[in-house]
Amino acid sequence: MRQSQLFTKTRREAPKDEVAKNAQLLIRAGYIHKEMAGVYDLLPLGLRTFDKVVNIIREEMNKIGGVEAHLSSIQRKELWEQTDRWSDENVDVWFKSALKAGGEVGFGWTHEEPFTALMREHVSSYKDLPVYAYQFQTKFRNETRAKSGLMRTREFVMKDLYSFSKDEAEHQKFYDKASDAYMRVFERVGLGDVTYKTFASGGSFSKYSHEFQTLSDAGEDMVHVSKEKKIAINKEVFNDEVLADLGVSKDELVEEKAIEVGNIFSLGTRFSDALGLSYKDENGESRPVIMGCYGIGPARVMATVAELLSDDKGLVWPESVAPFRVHLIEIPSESPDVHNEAAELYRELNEAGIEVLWDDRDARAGEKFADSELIGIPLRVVVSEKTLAAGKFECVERASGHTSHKSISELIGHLTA
RNA sequence: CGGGACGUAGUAUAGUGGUAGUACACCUGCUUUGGGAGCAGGAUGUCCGAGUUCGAUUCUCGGCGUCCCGACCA
Repeated sequence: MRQSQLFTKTRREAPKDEVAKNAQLLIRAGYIHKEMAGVYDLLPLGLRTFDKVVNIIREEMNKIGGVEAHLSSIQRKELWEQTDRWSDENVDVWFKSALKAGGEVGFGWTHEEPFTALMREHVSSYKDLPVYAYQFQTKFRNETRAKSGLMRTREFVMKDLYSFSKDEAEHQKFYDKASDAYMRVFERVGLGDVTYKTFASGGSFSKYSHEFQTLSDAGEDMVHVSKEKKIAINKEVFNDEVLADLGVSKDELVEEKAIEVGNIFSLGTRFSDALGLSYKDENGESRPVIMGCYGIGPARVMATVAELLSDDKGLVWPESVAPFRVHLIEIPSESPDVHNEAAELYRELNEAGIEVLWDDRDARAGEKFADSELIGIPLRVVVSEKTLAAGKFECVERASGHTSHKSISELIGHLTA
């Protein structure tokens, strides 16, 4: 993409109403725009990074047998009354609205009910199970206090997967696979080293649920973590019983703040009982389906990467989620050769399937470099009179600052290796 | 939802009961061209409503909005 066509502008200063580093950087670099408290737009750069996170999650969900669907946001009141999750006393995050035709609807803040109800039409035999269905879908939550930039918002996309299994053993097998898939997601987006599978409260159908907590001072949660054993315990369930279950002692754990980037939960028959989702086993006996749910918010993941992998100059994206792989910087020159050379390099990189943001704007070098560092694309390639004379482009890695000089073929070889 | 802070231009900030200032961004021109460059000129603003007052951006009340702490977060 040509940067002259990118309608977003960078800013030197963060808006004063954003304190969270993730929002400050993402707004300054033109990735997101704030509509109101807890409601953000994704701008072109932000959408590209968001989509990369989404695709990584999608690939990992597909690998473990996930099948993607997309359910509606508008929810029937009657369905949620069956699980006792319609009233504002029980669920305080509902956005609700009256239908002009009569009746009332809610805007989905999660999707256990509709997914479970849907499966009643498609699951009737043990032969139909297991089912692992997921979606990337917008959730609406009427939070009393949105905060921390993209960390807690009122509208956000969530990948929510629901597992439908015949029995506990089958459920547990998938639950563990999903857990592994989650860790792979966080590794791929660059958070693997600081993200811990964390024991958290389980609810009525299992002793524990698991959160994936990324250690960060920007986090809302407190966890007790063993970096050596690569496990953590949420403060809310930190007690002797948990310590005994996990075989760890208090001495090996340190308390740290963390961002919850994912959560997996065994639901047992809570929803299948309430909504009547059952199947016939081999003997013709009716049995309730065992369920689990598995959530990740891609925008929160994006914000967490921004929060952790940035420096005083701006964002530093890992290649896996960067909006582009190469930021091609053309230093304006009176000679048309520089522009022509940049255009040629842009063409060849695109042809090689490499995503390039070409800064073809009529701006000074200093401004372009500063913008480039703020935007955080992994590799900066400079075309100028200097590089033209040298016959090689200047290549600077955003993360390390490592500089090298490469010809077109060397550069493409390096990027496609 | 409880507590606190705040609301001045696109952004960040001064300031005042009597003509609202600066920086960046923006527009025009010239200069400049490897680290947010310079000069000259220009356009743009007091969240909304009521009250006090000769006069309110400033004071008072109400509303709306934003942030922070807490509560909440299957």
